[in-house]
Amino acid sequence: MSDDEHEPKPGRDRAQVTIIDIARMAEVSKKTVSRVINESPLVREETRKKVKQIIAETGFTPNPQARALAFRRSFLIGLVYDNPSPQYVVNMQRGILDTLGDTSFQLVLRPCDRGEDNYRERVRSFILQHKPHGIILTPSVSEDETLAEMLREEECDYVRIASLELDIPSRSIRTHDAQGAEMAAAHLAQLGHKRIGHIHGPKTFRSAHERLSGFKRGLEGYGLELAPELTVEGAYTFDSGVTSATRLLNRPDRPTAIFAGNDEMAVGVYVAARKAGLRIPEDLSIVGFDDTPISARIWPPLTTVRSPIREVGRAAADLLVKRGSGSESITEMQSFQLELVVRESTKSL
Amino acid sequence: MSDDEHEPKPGRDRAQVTIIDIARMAEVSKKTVSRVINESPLVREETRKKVKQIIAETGFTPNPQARALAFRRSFLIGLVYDNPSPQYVVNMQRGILDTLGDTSFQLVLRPCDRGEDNYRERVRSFILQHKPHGIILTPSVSEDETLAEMLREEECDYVRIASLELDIPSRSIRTHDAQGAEMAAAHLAQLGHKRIGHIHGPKTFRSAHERLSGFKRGLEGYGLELAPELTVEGAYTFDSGVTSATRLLNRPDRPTAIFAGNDEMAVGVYVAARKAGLRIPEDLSIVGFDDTPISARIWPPLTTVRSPIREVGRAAADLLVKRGSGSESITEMQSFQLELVVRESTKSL
DNA sequence: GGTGTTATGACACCGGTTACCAAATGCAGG
DNA sequence: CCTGCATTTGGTAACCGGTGTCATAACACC
Repeated sequence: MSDDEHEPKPGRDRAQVTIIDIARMAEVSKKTVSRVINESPLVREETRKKVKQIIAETGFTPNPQARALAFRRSFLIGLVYDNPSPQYVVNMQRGILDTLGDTSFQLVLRPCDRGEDNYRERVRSFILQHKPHGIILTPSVSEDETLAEMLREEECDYVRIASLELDIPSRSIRTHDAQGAEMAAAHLAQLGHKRIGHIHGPKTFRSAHERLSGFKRGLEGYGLELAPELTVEGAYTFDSGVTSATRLLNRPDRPTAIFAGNDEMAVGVYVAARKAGLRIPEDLSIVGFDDTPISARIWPPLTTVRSPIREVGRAAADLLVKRGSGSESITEMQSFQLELVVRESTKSL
Repeated sequence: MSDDEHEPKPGRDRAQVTIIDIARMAEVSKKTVSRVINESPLVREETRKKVKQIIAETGFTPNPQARALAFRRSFLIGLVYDNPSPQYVVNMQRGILDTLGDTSFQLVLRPCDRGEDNYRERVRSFILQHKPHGIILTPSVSEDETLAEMLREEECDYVRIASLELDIPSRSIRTHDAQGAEMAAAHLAQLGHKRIGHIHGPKTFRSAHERLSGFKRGLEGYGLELAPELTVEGAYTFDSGVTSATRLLNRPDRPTAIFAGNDEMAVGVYVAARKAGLRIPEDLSIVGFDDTPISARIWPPLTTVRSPIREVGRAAADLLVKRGSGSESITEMQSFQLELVVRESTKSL
């Protein structure tokens, strides 16, 4: 081993470029390269430029595993969700991936079932094992304060996605669900509907509360009230939509319009209406919530409230990736407006 | 620094249990513990038991980052997809996660667009950076032999999900698309339909070919033939379904049944039929493919071919996780049957 | 007792990071 | 102009928590 030159090992070992190679090429120490990578201010401008150029030339990217080990924190972003709607999940993923893009962060999925009570432990073991850079909590899971506290305890950064009116003390992305429901109410009231039914989501979902109260407020703005007997609880699922709507439509004083807490249930209302021999929208107007793809594909196309899920995902990931530049204790909050998409499932009386 | 004993740092540093602690407790070397963890046969049964017990008692889990660094391979499983159907993606994810479950493997998403030609480079850079344990390729991407070759070059383990008739030389999970289409044909033929239309997917998708040829074969089994003028190409999207179906239904000799290459397009056929004033299934029978959730939610519920996507995902992940037990060169193949789900969109003439 | 297995441990290493220290530089005061 | 002190900068070693290689101890067999 007299010659010091690095012998290009035959085949196989595609010389992984390391920080040491970069250091040698830039004629500095590996420590300096490390400083450049981590944007430390303790590097002379000239040196920094030189190193950056070599990095660009070689296409070097620091090994995430090694950094993760040294930092005691990986470059994974966990998405924790317990959401009955696959469409929601996909859009959220898309949004997050939009932001993560070509950064070295990776999105990992942590679906869970709030039903089983050890779900928090499973999230914890994920954190303990993988030390993710941060975690995104989607609605329903995001309302679990116990979980949030656990995350703080484990010193895991997180962003919560929740509806605007929920009073949570940490960084979050909000959607103004109540306002969306209010718009739905106004729309139906303006069309002249008086007897209006509402199928809301399960009481354990914060969004269900907000959509309900927003809707009620909206009606009141037009001097209408939401009759208790026309307000039923669904499960945010298609089947529950069918069942609940059937109940409403079988009443002698059946409503002329129904606002469903999400599209999934709204589609169930379609089926119940068909079975009851009612035409949409002539005999029954229907409004949904979420603007999932199905709402545009069904006949007639569904009037619904659009939630900018993808944008929300983008913003949430952004908060995590940019973390560290500001102080940890800041409880940032960013909120998104909803939008009423009027299609053909609603009609004036 | 005279005292050698590890001072339990005050608070904060929740003593991470390491392999060294385990070694000390079991009175063996860390290497032996490592052997136990990796199920090396070179450990005496007695020793193994002792170590395993200590591991169980302490709830120790080896640090994935450190292992990744030492192994030069991480515990990430990449899912590479370019699929127009979100439903497909979600089901696939579910299946994979079913298998990954509580193993220390994580699923990371690599959506891509085969359209842009640097998509292979983006996959490569993912591999180079993160050295995933393995990669799962879903249909369409899985047909890209160039990509597969690149993966082999980079020595990245992978499993391809593809239709049965595709001739690929590597490990794969197959779905018998042609057979599914054959069943759809048989079903329509048995109902007495003679003039049957088919909207197939884009020619760049292997599945489109197979579904087409299977369907043709199925009809021939009943002495029928697929009229070329009733065979049109769609894009596997809802809109293309509407357009293509409209074209078919405007013909003077319009078909009495249409087989769409996927559910997304089948739903488009519904809309075209409605606009043409046709009743389903009285005036037009419709069969789809994939059994996505929408097929059961639309009215009338769609007869379709069920593809066990979730099971496929499970199996694919299984192959990757279990890798290493067998020889690398084995080209395993596992195939799944499809199933015809008869609902209410088809009726005898 | 020599030989061949099998089980175990010492030690270097994976590719980064931090801690600590030495050297270089800048600047004010004598 | 030189000295002393604060401020940058870069080098070295140790470490993050595991794994590979290889030598050696323990043990069976002939």
